[in-house]
Amino acid sequence: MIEVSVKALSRRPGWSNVSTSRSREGRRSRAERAERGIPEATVARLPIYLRALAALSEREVTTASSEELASAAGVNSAKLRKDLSYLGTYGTRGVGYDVDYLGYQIAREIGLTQDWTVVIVGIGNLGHALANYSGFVSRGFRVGALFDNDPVRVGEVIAGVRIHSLGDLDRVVKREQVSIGIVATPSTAAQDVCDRLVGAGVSSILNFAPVVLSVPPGVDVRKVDLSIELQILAYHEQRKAGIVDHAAVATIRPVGGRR
Amino acid sequence: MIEVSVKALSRRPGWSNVSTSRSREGRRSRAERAERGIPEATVARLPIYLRALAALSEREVTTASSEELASAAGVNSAKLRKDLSYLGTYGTRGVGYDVDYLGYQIAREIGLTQDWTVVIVGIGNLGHALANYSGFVSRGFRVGALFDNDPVRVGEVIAGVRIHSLGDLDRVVKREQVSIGIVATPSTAAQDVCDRLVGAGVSSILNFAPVVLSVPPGVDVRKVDLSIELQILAYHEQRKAGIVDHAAVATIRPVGGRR
DNA sequence: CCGATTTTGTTCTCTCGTTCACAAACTCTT
DNA sequence: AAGAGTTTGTGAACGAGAGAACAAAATCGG
Repeated sequence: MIEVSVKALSRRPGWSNVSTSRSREGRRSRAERAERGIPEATVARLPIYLRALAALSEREVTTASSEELASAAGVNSAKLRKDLSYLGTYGTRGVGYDVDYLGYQIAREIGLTQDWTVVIVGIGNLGHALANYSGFVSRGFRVGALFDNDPVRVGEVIAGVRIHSLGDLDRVVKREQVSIGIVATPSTAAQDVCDRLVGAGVSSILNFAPVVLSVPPGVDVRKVDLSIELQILAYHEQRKAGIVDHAAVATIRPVGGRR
Repeated sequence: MIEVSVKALSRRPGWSNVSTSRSREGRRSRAERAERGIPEATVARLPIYLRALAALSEREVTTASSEELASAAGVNSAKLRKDLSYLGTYGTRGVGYDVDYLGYQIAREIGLTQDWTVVIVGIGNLGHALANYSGFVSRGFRVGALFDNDPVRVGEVIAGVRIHSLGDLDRVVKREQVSIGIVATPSTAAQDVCDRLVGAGVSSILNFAPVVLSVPPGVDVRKVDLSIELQILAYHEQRKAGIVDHAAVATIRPVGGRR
């Protein structure tokens, strides 16, 4: 599916040219670009590029063009080149990008060259699945501790990590230098857990509970909501199906839906 | 946290005014707007509004202003009003929105007034969690069937739904009129599973596997990638921490990361 | 060393999304 | 009935992101 030019594969490019072109400096230095910050849309795509690069690296591909990379990542090549240009000039004109070098640069930009300790709060079905998810560990995220309300589960060990009681949260988070918290509790408990996490010093939260968390400024929250994703699909599915059923307006169903 | 005016609560607004203002018609009719389609960014927020409305309805709040709704949904009120204006004019100036009425209109627009049957493929930790997720059922999504590769698991029943073998996929999907498929397999199997789903007539896919799925035109894919969410948080966390460690560039780690 | 070829980095344009600000429409009070 | 007070719906300004297109920089073959 992904075509890699034979020329590129048969050659081991040095980086000297890249280095010189960097030392010559374009209009803005890499440091200056970083200061301005990378556009949010680009940040969201960098992990995808990283994954594509890792896949290529595993196949022992050493060089890839923007076209090849873009197709592997599912974006168009102009967008990919522009995204990468925010990080610096890591490609070589007429050649392409060195897979490992570019991969390292992206990893460093995202902050994956250091380790991050995360905690997961709420070890229900989802929390359990998250604790076992190998994708975290493989990207430099260490699960430092698990927390649950239920006294029966406290002490249990999942994927080598012990479940603590919520009362221990503050102490453990501070001891383990946790910076990212994952909330996988029922929605009723989510805000309280969030407050505890923030109180203990966590400044980034990944929220799986279907509620809007309010946090003080300086704290980042990202939300993953399975039900919302399905609803978005349903909207498009309905449009594909064609005509809207206007007659159905007569049968009103309460907002709460079925509980 | 959410203030609801006493005036609004003590009154039961009729919709006659809304109806008249709708029958008078603005520049574009509701049907014309729908034809043009609702902006993608707005579609993504409608389920959030719906959730906020459901919460208000449960507290027996009958009317809410754009300000109140917006704060419950975590957006600003101008954006909320503009979003709602794409659906039609369902509010009353000087009063606000009738909670149940607006809720129904949004639900209808998204397509939640009809039932959707989904199937989940890959019953590992995550698939198991998804099968048990009550958020689906409460919003009109019915889990029609589960599928897994592992012969040992076939026949097992989770949350009242039986696990089928992958060989049955085509038959069951066609029989149950499934329109949405959830892929929760390891990444190696994802594309194959996706192809089978599409082949059986599924035209919307929610993908949890960390790969870029390629699908024929007309098929929608949405991706939920836990690792990517964490990486985005890590980027911002790093920026908050302040200075980039330029010295660390010396110690190069391969792209593939730890496996 | 030179011209042909490849491919990046960047500029320009266009589209999409957000926010502001205010007229229009409604309620309430007197 | 009229004026004061609310709150919506939307036009207009602004900003961010996507894509096309191309000059600049590298390689390659002779």
